[in-house]
Amino acid sequence: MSQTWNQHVVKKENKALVLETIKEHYPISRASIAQVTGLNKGTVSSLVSELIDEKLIHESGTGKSSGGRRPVMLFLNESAGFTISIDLGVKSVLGVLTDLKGNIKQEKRVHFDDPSLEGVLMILYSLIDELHDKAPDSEYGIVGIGIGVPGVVTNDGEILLAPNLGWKKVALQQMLFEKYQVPITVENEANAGAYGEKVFGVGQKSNELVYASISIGIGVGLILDGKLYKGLRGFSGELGHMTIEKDGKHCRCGNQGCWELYASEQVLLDKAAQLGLEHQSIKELVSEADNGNEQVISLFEDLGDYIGVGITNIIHIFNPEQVVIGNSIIAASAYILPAIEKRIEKNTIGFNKDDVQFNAAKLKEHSTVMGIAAFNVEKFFQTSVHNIQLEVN
Amino acid sequence: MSQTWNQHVVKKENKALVLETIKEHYPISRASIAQVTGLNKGTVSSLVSELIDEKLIHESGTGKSSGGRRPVMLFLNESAGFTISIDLGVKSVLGVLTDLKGNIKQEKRVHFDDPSLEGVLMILYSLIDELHDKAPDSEYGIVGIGIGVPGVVTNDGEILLAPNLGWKKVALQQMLFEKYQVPITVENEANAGAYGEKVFGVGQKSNELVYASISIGIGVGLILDGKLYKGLRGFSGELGHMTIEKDGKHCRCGNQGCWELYASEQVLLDKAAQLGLEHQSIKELVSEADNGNEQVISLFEDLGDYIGVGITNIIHIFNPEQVVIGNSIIAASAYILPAIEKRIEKNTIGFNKDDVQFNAAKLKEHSTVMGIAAFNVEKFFQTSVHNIQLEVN
DNA sequence: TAAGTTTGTCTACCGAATAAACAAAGAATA
DNA sequence: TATTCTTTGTTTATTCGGTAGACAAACTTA
Repeated sequence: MSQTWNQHVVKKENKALVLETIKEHYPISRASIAQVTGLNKGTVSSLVSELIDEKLIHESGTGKSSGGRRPVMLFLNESAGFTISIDLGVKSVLGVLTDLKGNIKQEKRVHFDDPSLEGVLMILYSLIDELHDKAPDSEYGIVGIGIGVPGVVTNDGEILLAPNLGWKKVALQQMLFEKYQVPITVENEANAGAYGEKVFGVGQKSNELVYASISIGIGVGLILDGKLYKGLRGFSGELGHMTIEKDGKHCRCGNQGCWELYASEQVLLDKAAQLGLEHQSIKELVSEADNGNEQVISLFEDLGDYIGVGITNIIHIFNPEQVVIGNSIIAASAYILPAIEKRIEKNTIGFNKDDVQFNAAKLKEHSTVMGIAAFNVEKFFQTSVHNIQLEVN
Repeated sequence: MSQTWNQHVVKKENKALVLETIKEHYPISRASIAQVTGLNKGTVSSLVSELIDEKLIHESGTGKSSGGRRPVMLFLNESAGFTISIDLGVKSVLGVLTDLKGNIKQEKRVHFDDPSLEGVLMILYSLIDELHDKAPDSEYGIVGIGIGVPGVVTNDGEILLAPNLGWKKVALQQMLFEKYQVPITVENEANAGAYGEKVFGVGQKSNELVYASISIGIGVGLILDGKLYKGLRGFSGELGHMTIEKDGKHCRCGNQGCWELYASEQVLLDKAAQLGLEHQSIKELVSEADNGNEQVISLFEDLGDYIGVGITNIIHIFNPEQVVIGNSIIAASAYILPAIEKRIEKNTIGFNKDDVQFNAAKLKEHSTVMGIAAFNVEKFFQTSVHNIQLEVN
């Protein structure tokens, strides 16, 4: 059943609206907030004074007059709290400390060879502790810890399977909450990446955005109607296991002809090895291509073509405003993007093609970690406004 | 910018909530509504009396006592208005007159051979007029006219392309509004079918439902988060043109290896013709299979297998709660469903497979028309409550 | 210096939800 | 049958948040 509405809800929503307006437009005066939101000046004044009491915003100096009294400018108090946001990869962990605006205050990457749960947990804990210690003193302290994970994550933050780490059934969210007692987010890395590009990256103006994270495998994050879409249990976006060759190669997932068997970094590395370029990273292969190695350039083009087949499907399925490619593959953007675009141009239905933008991730290796930061910040502001509501009662 | 909240909005939302509760649970007393919604008894009484004044609901007799005063039962006034809802097919039009609960009061199917715009418009107009004339007298009269169309429809109800009718750029919504001056809905038939199954059919309990309309071509309607998902411009769900064979057959859409080139009714009919069974309808082929024609049974199984490939993709992409197969193909359910299920069972990833239900459309050839009826009714109740809100001001 | 403008606060008022009192109508029990 | 208890639905007083408009403060412009 839908919720009931009363004046408390009205106040909560309006307060969230004022806070949101300040977040988006600061520095901004009370008068401007009233104009932008449509709320009465008095209402804005009263809500603003509560937000100031709660240290979520602050006044700072006056703005320019436009023919009358000079406005008092309001600012988001972006240092009222900090988030610890982590991108757990297959070979390294990237951790950042951000403020409430998403500014990175500290950043650290730790490489590892042994992906065993015990070892990685040790690294995670010490990374979190280190970022925790480096956080400046603040009103609300660490407001959330979040991790993007290369695997299947349930809606309650349990990792069901992370194939490239060899993990199964790890209740990471619960473990972290018991240890740190702050709100925890555990999310699939592609979902987080999609949200990162939506909030901080190339998709800030798009409400319909599909983010394809292409690395060893392929995962896809869906922003539909401005929100992350997760499906019934959180397992949406398994487009890496979308069949693009009906009786194609057998995948370890049980399906045949999966997209990621033709269009992932792994394929590229395998094919390069066949050319005698063994144990090369994608960056080294890009150097090869830069040096004019036609065979490698051709590998990139083939890969781009296969990626384009999947992207074409995505455009047909979702009619998105934007398709974004992210993760390690973008190191080779210069070679694969033209091939992808060629395939899209040739194969996509005109109606769907006309409005879609195709881009590489703006945040590059920070897409996931910034998405996690966005989740953390969003959760904080939501519960923050909500709790104040409860105190009032 | 998000909307501002005040007491008028609160009242509107609560009134909608009360109406919705009556719609779902009638006959129901004021006291029960208060309990179900959490609203105060007095609030419910006041909102109910307004709804009675507006003839949207009515009292009718008393219910059983549970140890005290007998409750006055409230009913949705389902005859306060009627909808004209139409499914425009490639060879026939199905039109129904429904009340506000979705009960079919009149039904008529008109077959046609010439799909030219002029001819079909004539049929449409006379069908609408006939249903209009048969509508009983009521408070609100015809509250909406809607049409499901086998083609690409924009968010403003313009048909950009209906390949199997040979139509291009038909501003049908505008034309109908100018002629009838009531709210008009024009929607893709698969989208409408999805909504029909969601509201009246097999998907009433599912908020994440994918409906595959399989006929001459394939279209897909997406119910995500309980709502119809249409993408940026309304062109989502073109899964008929999802590549499942990378270098497969060329499609007239410009893409290659499209799902509908392997899994549609058209394919079945073509293959049957190669077996010497020319000019047979799908129902005749089912009879052949019933009579033990092994070749035809095998055709159905092959078709089911190909459909299953696409359904597997759908389950991986969306993690839906339910996948529903509809349109003319379900005449052959007995033969294709087992083959589809076999493919799903074999190829779908366990996490995604575990919770998904796979069904044939419950409403059969009425999925689309009932979806259109649901759109019509929903629009009426929305604008109804909203207008009353304006009058109060 | 005076008039006009913009900002932000304050006050009176309004409207909607709520709690509680109350009346109506029935059930249960002695 | 009379009394008490229950449930339903209405009415009344209260609370709370938003709004309009008055007002003072602070600035610009002429």
